[in-house]
Amino acid sequence: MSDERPLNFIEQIVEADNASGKWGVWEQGDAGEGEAGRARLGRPRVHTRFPPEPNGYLHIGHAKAICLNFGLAARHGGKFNLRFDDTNPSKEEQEYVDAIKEDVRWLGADWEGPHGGGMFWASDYFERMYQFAEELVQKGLAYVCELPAEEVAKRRGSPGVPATSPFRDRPIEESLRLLREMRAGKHANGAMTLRAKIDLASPNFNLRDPVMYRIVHEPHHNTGDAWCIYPMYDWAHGIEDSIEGITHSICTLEFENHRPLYDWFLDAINRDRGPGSRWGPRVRHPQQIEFSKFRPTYTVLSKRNLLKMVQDGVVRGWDDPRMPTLRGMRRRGYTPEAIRTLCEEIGVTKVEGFIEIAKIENAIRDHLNRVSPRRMAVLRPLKVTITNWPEGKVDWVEAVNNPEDASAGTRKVPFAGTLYVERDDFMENPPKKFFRLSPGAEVRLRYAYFIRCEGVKKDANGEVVELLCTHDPATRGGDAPDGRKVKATLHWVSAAHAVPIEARLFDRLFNAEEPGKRTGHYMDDLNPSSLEVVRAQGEPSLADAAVGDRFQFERMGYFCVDRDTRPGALVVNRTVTLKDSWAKAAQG
RNA sequence: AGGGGAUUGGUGUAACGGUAGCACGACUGACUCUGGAUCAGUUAGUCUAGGUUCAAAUCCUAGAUCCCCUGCCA
Repeated sequence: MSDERPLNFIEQIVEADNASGKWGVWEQGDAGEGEAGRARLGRPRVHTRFPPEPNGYLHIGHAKAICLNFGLAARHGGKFNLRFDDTNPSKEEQEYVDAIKEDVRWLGADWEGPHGGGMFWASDYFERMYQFAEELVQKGLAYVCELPAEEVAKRRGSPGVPATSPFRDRPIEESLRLLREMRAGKHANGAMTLRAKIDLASPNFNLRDPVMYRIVHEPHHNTGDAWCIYPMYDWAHGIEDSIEGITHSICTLEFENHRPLYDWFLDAINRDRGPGSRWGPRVRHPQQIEFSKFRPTYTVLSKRNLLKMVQDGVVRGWDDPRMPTLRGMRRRGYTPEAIRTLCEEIGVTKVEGFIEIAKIENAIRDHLNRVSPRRMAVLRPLKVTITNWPEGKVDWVEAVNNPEDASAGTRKVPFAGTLYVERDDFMENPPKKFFRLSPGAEVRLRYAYFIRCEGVKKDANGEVVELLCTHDPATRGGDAPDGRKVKATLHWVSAAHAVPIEARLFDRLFNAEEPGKRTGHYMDDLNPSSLEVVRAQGEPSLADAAVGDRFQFERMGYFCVDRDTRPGALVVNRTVTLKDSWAKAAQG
């Protein structure tokens, strides 16, 4: 565990709460079953949740929230809930529910495991929310307003100018009757709303008598046609947290202005509640805490923008490996471990900044370097003929599977008279410090032989199409008995044994750190060449690679076998390149 | 104009009145059968101006800049 890491401000709050006993301790019946439940008994309660609205796919920004909430529960022996905030039937779909569950589980936030509190729906609480609403009406804290939406907007007021509603002081009985009629379906969409009676003059517009219920005659993916009024976020969310016993209700910065509302609603419910009260006992009042979102450079994250990219065909779908969605990143080859580490490393604060792509790439490289089996594959093949190689001879040389992990073992790779090497590894007129192949130069072919370039063949256009090289038989295995050194080691593939591979090479989707910053239109910053597909050639062991397998193609980067793979037609995605100090030097 | 937040190297993040540290990046060098990895090192920071204090990133005052807020979205 990373106990060395300093606590972020939310962890500090949790620690302080645990020390003060603010949320009590886990008790029998609350702690849960099994070993985890017994371990929880008597410990301070820490109960978090991830509350997505099922109206889109999860992206890297959500990963931060998931890791934060789940991590908090896990580290303190508490619980983590997955809760679908399905309060708006006109935007939400079952399709997203399944996708979200899959992604959350993939990330490792198991709501059913030892730290899981379970899976819930906001719609599970619709009846209770409604009862609370009637209670608020009866307490004189809410009223039915018959202003049409446009009229409410007009009467919203401005800083310094209060809002107005002619229905604010209507009799309680009238509001109650109308609320019941609303529920019974006697009124059309938009005819009226239930509003909280808070403060029409508040400088915080969220407090200017916010809508609690609106009429929506539309079937709900969970409750069907049981309801035609649906609760607004601010009214619903605190109740959901309260019912589930959430202790720390963590959300992003834009909800900071809503916190007074979160508190007001729970306080309103609790007004006059307590022992002997006609309303019943007090309800729990969790603490809302806000943190800043994960904002990577060179991408967009909003649902609307991502959706448009899918619809416009800019990408090939929600799981396009260039997408910042969790399914996109998964298809690209990102590991949940790397994403979790990344979320740990970027920290949790209220500062709105950018996370550099380099930081994200570092996380995945670091993990993949440790676990990925190495293979040789030539992305842009250039034919090499070993002129002094015995006709028909095949030499199987031994290659290390992972220099970072001795237990990964070795494998045999065939070497023969016709090979492919990387086109970029040859230059006819090399600049200084180019250590690779050029006329007269000697290099090592990894795990095999030293070869020397003795000549080139060109096509009609003058382009080099083949290298004629000699090998030194004494260097088999890659070392020269006479002690002479070479400055470069190249990857290679035997042409006769090569497995054809479609390799998809990705670049960032946008050319600007903050897409749309300059022109206001993020599509203006689209990178036209974010995808390059090449016909690569791989070593024969790649023939039985399965979808999802990850490899490091030596010197080229980390690759993941794509689901488009068919028998005999391997397709791989480049997750990320290796760091390449030569490419940098050659550029600059 | 009103309300709510934020401000520490290029980026992210610590330091909670007492040595401004860590990570990513960049740059050197060493090593290397991946120009990868690894190792060693360098670079560079407290938004501004006052004040309190033996001592201020931290406390006080004033200002600057940026973000959020006038959906029957979440």
